[in-house]
Amino acid sequence: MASKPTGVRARARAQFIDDIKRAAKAQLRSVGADSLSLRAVARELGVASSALYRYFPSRDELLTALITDAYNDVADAAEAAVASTAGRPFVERWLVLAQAIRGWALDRAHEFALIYGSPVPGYAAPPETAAPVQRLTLTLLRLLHEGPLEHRVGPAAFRAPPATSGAYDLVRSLAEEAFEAHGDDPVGLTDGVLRAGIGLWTQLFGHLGFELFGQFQNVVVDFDEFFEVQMVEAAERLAPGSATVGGPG
Amino acid sequence: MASKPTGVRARARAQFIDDIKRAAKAQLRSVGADSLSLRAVARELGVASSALYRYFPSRDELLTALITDAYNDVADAAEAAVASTAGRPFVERWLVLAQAIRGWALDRAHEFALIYGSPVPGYAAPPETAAPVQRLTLTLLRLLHEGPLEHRVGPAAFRAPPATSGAYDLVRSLAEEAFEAHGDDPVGLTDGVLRAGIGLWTQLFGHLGFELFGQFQNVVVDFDEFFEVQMVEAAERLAPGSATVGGPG
DNA sequence: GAAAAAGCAAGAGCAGTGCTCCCGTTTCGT
DNA sequence: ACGAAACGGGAGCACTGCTCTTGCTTTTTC
Repeated sequence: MASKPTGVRARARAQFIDDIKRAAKAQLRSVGADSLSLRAVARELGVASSALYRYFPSRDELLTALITDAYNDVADAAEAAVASTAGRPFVERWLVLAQAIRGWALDRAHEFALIYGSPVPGYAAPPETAAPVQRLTLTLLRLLHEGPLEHRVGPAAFRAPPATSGAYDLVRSLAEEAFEAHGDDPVGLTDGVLRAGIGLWTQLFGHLGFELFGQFQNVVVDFDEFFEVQMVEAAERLAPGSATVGGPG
Repeated sequence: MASKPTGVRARARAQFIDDIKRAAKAQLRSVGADSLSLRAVARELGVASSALYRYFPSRDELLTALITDAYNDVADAAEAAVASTAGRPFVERWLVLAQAIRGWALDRAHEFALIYGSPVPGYAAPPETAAPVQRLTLTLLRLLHEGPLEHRVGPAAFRAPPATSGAYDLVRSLAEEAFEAHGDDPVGLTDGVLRAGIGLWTQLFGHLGFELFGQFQNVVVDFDEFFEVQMVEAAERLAPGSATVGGPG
């Protein structure tokens, strides 16, 4: 069962897997996901293409590894953004988080497309990506939990949810489970909070998709300012008056 | 210059172009965009692969034709939805529009991915798609124009925009131009309206992207209800009390 | 109406892809 | 030390987009 990686060969293997992923990411950045060629990666590494199949059973498996790495990267960026703004007003924290994710997306557009664009054909999201995805979701939920919830400044519909049957049951149980695993108190995780959080989330990634995939071409001039205005407006709907980043100051 | 399409051959050509697109769309639906094979289309049509190059100079040109068709399809669905709800409350109209677009997206996921997912590698959105894109944008703007604007029921920040420099200058001028071309009065097209409209739009397509590309897997159970709740909530932020579709009725 | 021009389909062929199999070699666990 | 497992290389299969040449048909021009 538990095979102990004894020495030289295991180390070399891990090193080579890293090299493959590094070369693949470089190629990803220059040509995109569906033009990513195993043979080109092999050439880059000065190795026969068949050799790569000792490390990744197929091209899709290699892509899966890149996807998992990408999820973890963006989750790192998001967690760092939230951690660096502890104690600040909610709208400001949200903006910093959104800008961190956008910065990551702009810097690595092809990796963003890999995980948030259309999945490659006949390719089902592998279950091993579930963990990093949950990291990202949890980052947002924790921000909501520490932010407008504490101050109870949102509109009434946000605090007191209407009857929405069981639409949010699953996401709430997931969130509560994750919160408790981290020792946090999941109190106040109402349907209203979840609705608002998912709304922010979908708007953020919808915006990024539009920006990165060209839907805002010929519509927007200053993408940075445009993004900031949209994100601040979205956040202020939840916590009006909490902060005014671009306002008179 | 103006070549008169003289009879038989021109008709046969148009017919064959339609056949190619039809076969390509069928293949698109079953295997996805980047696995769309010119040779397979040729086989399907019982013709040599080289023959297709008389009609489409490259695979990308064929994809461009499919993209343009897809844009027009979704614009048709959107316009029909808005037209069929004239006079109804804004939130209801928005929900019908959103559900029409979602219905189209679910029915033709690969075509949705083709235009709203990550663009195929090294492929820049061709300028001939600008017109159908504008049709869709205009449909939303006209709905906003006829809806919450008339009743002036939105929150104060929506009616009286704060100073947002020139972030929305370009989209506003585009919208005004399009409105006037249709004989509509572009009055009231404030930054607040544009902000809110783009927010709705990005949230809608962010939601659809998440749903179609698997981000909501293991998070949501009833996708229909979830979508409705999210969209109604988003719209009611602009026109509170305008309608309550899922509420006590 | 005949000749020239243009449109058309087919086939061979090129360079590239993912992937498999088999080969001889190297390293590992025992 | 020995058998087993892991390894890298090369050849090869089926596939892709695309080009070029060859012959045929339709259209245009004189």
